[in-house]
Amino acid sequence: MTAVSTSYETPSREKIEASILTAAELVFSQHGFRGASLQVIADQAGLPKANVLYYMGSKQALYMRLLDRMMRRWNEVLEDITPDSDPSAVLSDFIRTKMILGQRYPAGSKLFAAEILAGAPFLSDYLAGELRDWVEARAAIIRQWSAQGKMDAVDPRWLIFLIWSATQHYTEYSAQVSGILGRDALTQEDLESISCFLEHVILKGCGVMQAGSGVSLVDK
Amino acid sequence: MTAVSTSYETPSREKIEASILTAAELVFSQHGFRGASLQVIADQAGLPKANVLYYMGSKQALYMRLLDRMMRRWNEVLEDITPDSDPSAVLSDFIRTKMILGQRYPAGSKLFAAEILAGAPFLSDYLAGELRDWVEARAAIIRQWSAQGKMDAVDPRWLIFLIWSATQHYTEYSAQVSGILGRDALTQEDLESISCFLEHVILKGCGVMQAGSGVSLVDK
DNA sequence: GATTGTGCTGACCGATCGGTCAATATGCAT
DNA sequence: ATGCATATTGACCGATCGGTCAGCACAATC
Repeated sequence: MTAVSTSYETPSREKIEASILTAAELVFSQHGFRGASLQVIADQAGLPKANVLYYMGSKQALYMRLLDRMMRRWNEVLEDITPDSDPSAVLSDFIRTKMILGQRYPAGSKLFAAEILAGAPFLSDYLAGELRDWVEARAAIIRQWSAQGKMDAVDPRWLIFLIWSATQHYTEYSAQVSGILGRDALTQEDLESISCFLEHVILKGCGVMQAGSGVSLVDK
Repeated sequence: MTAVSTSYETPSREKIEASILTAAELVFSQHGFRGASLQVIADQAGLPKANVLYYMGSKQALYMRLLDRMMRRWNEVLEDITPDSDPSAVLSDFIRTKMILGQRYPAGSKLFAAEILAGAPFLSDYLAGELRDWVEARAAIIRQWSAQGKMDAVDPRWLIFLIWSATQHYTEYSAQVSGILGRDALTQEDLESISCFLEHVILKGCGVMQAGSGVSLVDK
């Protein structure tokens, strides 16, 4: 019923591509570009190997497509930041958003990490170009915050790296974290506890003035 | 002259093994266990592939030997910690020692990271055993510090993870850091600047009382 | 019903994988 | 010189690698 012209049995092209991308993201994230094999990816996706190549062209094209997708996912973060923004709110949001992104895309995050570990052979241009500009722009704003006395005069690049590393750790080192905590995975309570901890330490550690407390107590 | 019984041309067994381990550590650190090939390792070491297998037995034995060596290097850290220790000194030392270890053994650190990324297939026992005990013992002491009012009541496990991630970042993500900073490698000044930043943010963020200031000003 | 275009895949290619082994070279005590 | 242990390595093995391709299935068009 409700049969339109598209066939019922055959999944659409989008669905097949999505299943390949999901499978490939998992395998690449565990073994890196060289360590992953198309046969394993195809098995994971439940397709013949030749079919994977039919849709994706080559191993490298598949890999680069995954990298590109992951980088676009991250581009949503920390876009609306100005010298007039409240550092407390921005940094809190930055920390929590990064934690959520890591939980939402664990395989993609690990894929990115493996690429960097290998020396970023496919991403060196992006790192030295787009991402560098992104960091420099945010760093300039953070420096203005410091100059305005809104926070300590810390090096903003180290601060950005700190938030990146501290949040990504729980995604990329999930095997280590799980082993040490003695659980299979982090619970929702763990994630909330970690987010609060990072917020507390980083904001307090950078001397960030809490809006609505301390210096300016305008009102509610 | 000064010719003892050992031959001059032929390197000793130790030197050959060391050159294999160094080469293997580099290749494994970039491509992980599956992505690394014995041929590439042998080329890197300047030896025939069969010779590598003669000395190391198998790819897996070589890999596990490197993992074991790296874990023993880390065991030197944070050994002398008691409830009576000064949190400020201990945490500072922890941060700086970790930064130095990462710089001293970049390949080994990345090798470890790749193993964790792959899901720690060779290290799950170690993580859930030795390392977990190590963390729990330190966590218990840090909790006592909090109870004594020496620092904020933060979750000590999250604090340990924070220091791990923040310091390891500059080793394992060196490709990203270099790309963003626009340098080939971190300078000595960078490392000192980063260490001071992390010390500042983490100690202040955890409310650690500086010995010799604030509450107790006994003397020098 | 013949033609055409797209989706699909088993079979295959040369290269490379980890690992074995026989043959040779070398060092040293006798 | 002889014998023995150790060191070395080219050649080779079956398996797997990324990738190609011919051919089949099938729905739409004429």
